[in-house]
Amino acid sequence: MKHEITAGEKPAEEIYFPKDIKKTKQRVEIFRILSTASRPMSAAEIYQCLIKTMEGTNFAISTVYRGLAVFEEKGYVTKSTWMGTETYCYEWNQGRHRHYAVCLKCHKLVPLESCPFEHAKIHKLGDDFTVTGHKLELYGFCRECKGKALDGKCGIK
Amino acid sequence: MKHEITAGEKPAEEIYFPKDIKKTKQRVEIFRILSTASRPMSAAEIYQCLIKTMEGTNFAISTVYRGLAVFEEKGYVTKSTWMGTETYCYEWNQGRHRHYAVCLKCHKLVPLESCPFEHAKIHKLGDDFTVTGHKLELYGFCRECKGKALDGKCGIK
DNA sequence: CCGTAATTGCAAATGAGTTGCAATTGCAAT
DNA sequence: ATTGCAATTGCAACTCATTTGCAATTACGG
Repeated sequence: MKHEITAGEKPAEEIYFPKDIKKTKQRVEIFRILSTASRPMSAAEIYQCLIKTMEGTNFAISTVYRGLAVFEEKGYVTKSTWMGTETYCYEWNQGRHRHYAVCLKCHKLVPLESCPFEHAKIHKLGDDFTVTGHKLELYGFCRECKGKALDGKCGIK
Repeated sequence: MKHEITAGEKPAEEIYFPKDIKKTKQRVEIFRILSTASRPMSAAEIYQCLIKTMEGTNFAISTVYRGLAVFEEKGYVTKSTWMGTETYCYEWNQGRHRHYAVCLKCHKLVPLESCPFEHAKIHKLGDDFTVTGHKLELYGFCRECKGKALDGKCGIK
């Protein structure tokens, strides 16, 4: 299922449309947009891209939601929210999970290079809870917003 | 502002209505409910408590939202969402921040005893981002829901 | 007790996300 | 290639949490 690997090189791992999901042109577009996106996107953002790409074709936002739900159910997409926003964002799972720092002013997401829990043992909570995953979110201000952090609304005080 | 401390004892730290917020009977009730709650509550849950306590008085859910917004603005309340729910929950800030494990089935929140980052140094992100805080969320299944985890919808796969 | 600004209740609006349904499409079997 | 049928789609109407406009009420300093 992986691309052929040329010795000594580190090819971008190519991502194919999942074989266990029925292919439709709408889903293929959603897949294309999300799997090549460099950051999590909201359904509305994906829809906007879709409209541009598919000019002439009709497209419903509900199709986007339904498609994303299918991808999520099968584990190809992760859906989450971040501090300071009210809408869900969707991210194509590239093998390992990711964490972000989210700017409280402009809501930009800065990916963390590694997961601080990769080798930690917070997964022990006694018998009371079986941990299957975690979500970590740093927040603060990105370089551009720092300094003007006190102007206007920041989503948090 | 703190309660008198009797030697050798560990008194429950008493919480008073913030002096920098205008007192109204509605806000006092919201304060009372939230500051004595053992877990984050949604606006609707707070509203339900309010209705019970204040039988006879009229009460609007919008007042709850507005009150919570005031408390949050001044830093007395933290508002967040957890995986698998769509509504915000509000928590009275008792000095230090808290993290939770959230059950993907029943949505129960189990508080973590300590913050794994208390002494860690993930707060360094180079010059690109100034971290002011973080949010950690473990997810999985609580004791009661484990075992029946595969029945019905779990909010995640 | 009065005056005024802040707060409230109410009802209507918002906005993300969902759903029912009839029309369309994908695709496997012919 | 054509057919048949279940899955998917577009659409419009809906849900539900949260917000907002506004007139009436309340808190609180003078």
